Amino acid sequence: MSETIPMRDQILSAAEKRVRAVGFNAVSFRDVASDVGIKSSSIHYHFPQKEDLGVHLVTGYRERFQARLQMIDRRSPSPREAIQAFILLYDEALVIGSSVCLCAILSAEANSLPERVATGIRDFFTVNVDWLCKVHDRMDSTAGLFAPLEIIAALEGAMIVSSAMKTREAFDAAAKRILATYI
Amino acid sequence: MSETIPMRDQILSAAEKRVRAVGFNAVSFRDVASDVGIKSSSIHYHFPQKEDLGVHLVTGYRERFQARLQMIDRRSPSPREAIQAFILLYDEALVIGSSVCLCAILSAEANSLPERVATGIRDFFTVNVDWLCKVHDRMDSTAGLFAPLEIIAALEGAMIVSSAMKTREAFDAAAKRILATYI
DNA sequence: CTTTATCTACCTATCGATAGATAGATAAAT
DNA sequence: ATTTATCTATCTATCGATAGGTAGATAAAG
Repeated sequence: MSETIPMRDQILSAAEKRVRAVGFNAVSFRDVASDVGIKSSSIHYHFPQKEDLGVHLVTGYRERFQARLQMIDRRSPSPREAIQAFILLYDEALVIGSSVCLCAILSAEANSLPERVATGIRDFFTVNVDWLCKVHDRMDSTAGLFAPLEIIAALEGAMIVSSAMKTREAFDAAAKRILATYI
Repeated sequence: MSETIPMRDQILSAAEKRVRAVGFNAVSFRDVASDVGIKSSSIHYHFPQKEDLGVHLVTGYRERFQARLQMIDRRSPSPREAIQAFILLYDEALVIGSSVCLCAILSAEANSLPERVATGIRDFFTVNVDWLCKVHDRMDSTAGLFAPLEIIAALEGAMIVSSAMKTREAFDAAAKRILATYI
């Protein structure tokens, strides 16, 4: 019994892949439609406007990320282990030369995105910041640590440069440096 | 006697402003043309294709950046002073919420850009890496320092996150941390 | 006369989006 | 059980807007 994946989910998944590769503005309904084997007009049935698609992409991404963060918490890791797992989440999103974290590319485009999409990006970052804050709260001292937003900026920048330069060098260096500050 | 700025330069300058705000894909010939008060078709006289405009934007940006780096060298700064000046160059490019380094936004879009533009971005980064290497060559020890590409990734990421989140927090943190590694 | 720089006018391709038709599933009414 | 109505998900066809790009006229400068 092979489960039939709902078209709506197929669309979201195809769109995310494309957006992560080339950005929101460079993706068209027709691109996504042909990926999943329907017509572009059918996408409007599920997502009336491109903005709606963008909003669902970014909120879905945030929710899945949030779930992964909770999974990390459930393992009751040390702060160092938590950060290590956090970095691994970003690492998974990086495919050199073709894909970065959805919110890395969207935040670079932020000023040309529909407002609700831009808001969704900030929400994603806020979730990350809050989680990192809670990790830091469990530490005796936060001296020398990267600030939460600083960690995110370092990882996002490392992803973008790694993808553009087609080498993991920048990402690996950032990951190592962040982790090194935890005892 | 007010100097008449050549139209070609006006076009480049207007285009750069727009690209830095919203990205390459989100900028049209008509946008740029209306900025400088001509018709979009006239831009094709100076830059036959959009790719040509992009190439000149990125090479011009690199050349000006390179010149600024040489100006820094002429002041014979200490490594720490050199890095400080380097960070200031990036700082100048950051206008919260509306503008980042041209190559920050272009590298995020890299996979959807004409090839010669993507190459130009890598050239820009290479110039930066080479210059940073020379600075590090003058140091007794490079232990603990950010690697050249790591510095660039940190600054680019900090710019993008700062612009998207509408706060300098990430950029200032990155600048401080990089500088702190120099004695 | 040629070159330079711009214009008007237009082209083709594509964009996001809408309208209307259709086929199949579901459900309620008779 | 049959009919009627509604819902779901897609299609075809088309819209107006805009994209990048081209052709040819024009006017000024050398």
